[in-house]
Amino acid sequence: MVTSETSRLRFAPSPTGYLHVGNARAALFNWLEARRAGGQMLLRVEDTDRERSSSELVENILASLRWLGLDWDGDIVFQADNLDVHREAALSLLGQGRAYWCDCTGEQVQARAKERGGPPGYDNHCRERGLTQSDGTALRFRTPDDGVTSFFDLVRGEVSFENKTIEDFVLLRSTGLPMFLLSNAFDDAAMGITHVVRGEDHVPGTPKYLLLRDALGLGRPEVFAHLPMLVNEGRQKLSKRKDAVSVADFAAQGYLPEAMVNYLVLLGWGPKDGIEIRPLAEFVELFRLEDVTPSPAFFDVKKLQHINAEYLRALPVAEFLERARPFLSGPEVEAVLAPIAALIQERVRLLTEIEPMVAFLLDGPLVEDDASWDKAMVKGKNASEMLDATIAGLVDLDQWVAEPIRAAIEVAAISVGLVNAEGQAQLSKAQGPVRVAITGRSVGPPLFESLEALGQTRTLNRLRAARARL
RNA sequence: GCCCCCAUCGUCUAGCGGCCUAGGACACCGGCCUUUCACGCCGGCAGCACGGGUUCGAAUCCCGUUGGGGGUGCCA
Repeated sequence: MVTSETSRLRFAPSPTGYLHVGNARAALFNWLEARRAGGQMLLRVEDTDRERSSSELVENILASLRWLGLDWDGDIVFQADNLDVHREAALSLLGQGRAYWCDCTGEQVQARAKERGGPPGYDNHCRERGLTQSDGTALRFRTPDDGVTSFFDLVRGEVSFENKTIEDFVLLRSTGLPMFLLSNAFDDAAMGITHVVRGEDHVPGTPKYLLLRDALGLGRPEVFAHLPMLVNEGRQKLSKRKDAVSVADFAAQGYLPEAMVNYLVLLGWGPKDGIEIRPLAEFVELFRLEDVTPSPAFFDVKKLQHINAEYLRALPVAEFLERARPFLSGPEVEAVLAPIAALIQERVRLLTEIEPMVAFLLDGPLVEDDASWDKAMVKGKNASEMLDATIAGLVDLDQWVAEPIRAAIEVAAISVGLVNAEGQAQLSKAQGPVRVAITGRSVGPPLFESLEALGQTRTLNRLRAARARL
């Protein structure tokens, strides 16, 4: 057994699915505590379910962890490598009378439970039958008939279970392969894990874990911390099947890893000073497992988006472009984005929103938004006059930069009567038809800078095309 | 059914017996700024599930009720 004076934590994902935000949060809380305490953050892949595990999923999980910036110490432990050791440990229990062979099938167990009308679950049917190993026999752990198993949980305090309510669970499947609880409990001990930090769904399994470790003479971890579940709108545990929660998907949607991590820290915990958006290093300083709240938290994409937008805006422009690049369809998009990147940066929440916002600067069919056209060109006042005046004002403009363009449009607005009581141009109204003619939409980056970026020829072409359509 | 857990604004949280007339953030609603949008600024709406205790004093401690969740696999 590994012994250590420093704390040792682990994230132990099962590669039976991609890494979802709930897993990521568990990994993060382990990581925060390990880094805060100067302990070890270990990674163990729980691949004892050969049927459902796959190397692609292992890769997905590792890639997501790397993307999040959650590093780990030492080599990754693959549980499948230790299966023989786990099996031997389980078999050693046989001699002590702490385990026995059982030949009941799942159907039989269920049928008997239904028949007696009692609670579902195993009824200790084979406990005293003295079966020997044969085809179809599974090894079950004999749980005590009395007494209490309890443990201290940093999040929930003292939690205890009456042993008589704990069923005789399976240690080895009839195929001889170890079950989760066996491998999990054994490897935690083997790796010298001091802090078991995982989801609340593991609470009911904890007494079994403890009973098993006691029987195996493996000692107990110092503390447990069962984190509150992450739930959906229906307040149900997040499900990979029903909820869109893959970390890789969030990455693909244009979320920044630092924003995702920052948001995740806030689920089930909060800094006392109320400052929610801050560098990871500060969270490492402030985070305490004992301050984690015990109640479930709703994963709110709206807030995630807000935090992402904050991080996006805080980026130096050069880095913003750097981060945007993988989300642009080609170098030509980057070329048109670069000059107005600062203007785009404060208008997007996701990296995937960038390209649609600069698409009007590219050649090709303009995306026409009917509602925008209707609003500016049909319902808006003086649209055709405004377009005519704008064309007239811009056609001979010598300096094609924002300020002279603004001045010309201002003159055009005044000429068609779009003025306020003081006779000043009402640019907010005047820019409507021009914007829609140029970009096809009623919202977008600042107009004059957009025209400058588009160039005189293309601006005039689009204005004339729109005018012709009226 | 049985076991376990949970309960502060719509949401995430601060609060750990007096500092609470319950604070912040997101969302939402007004307003300001303004070339649209966005940003920013100002303001608003909105919460201690309920009932009993304990205490001079309870969002904070205890009990119960109600409500919600998790587990109950030869999945992890």
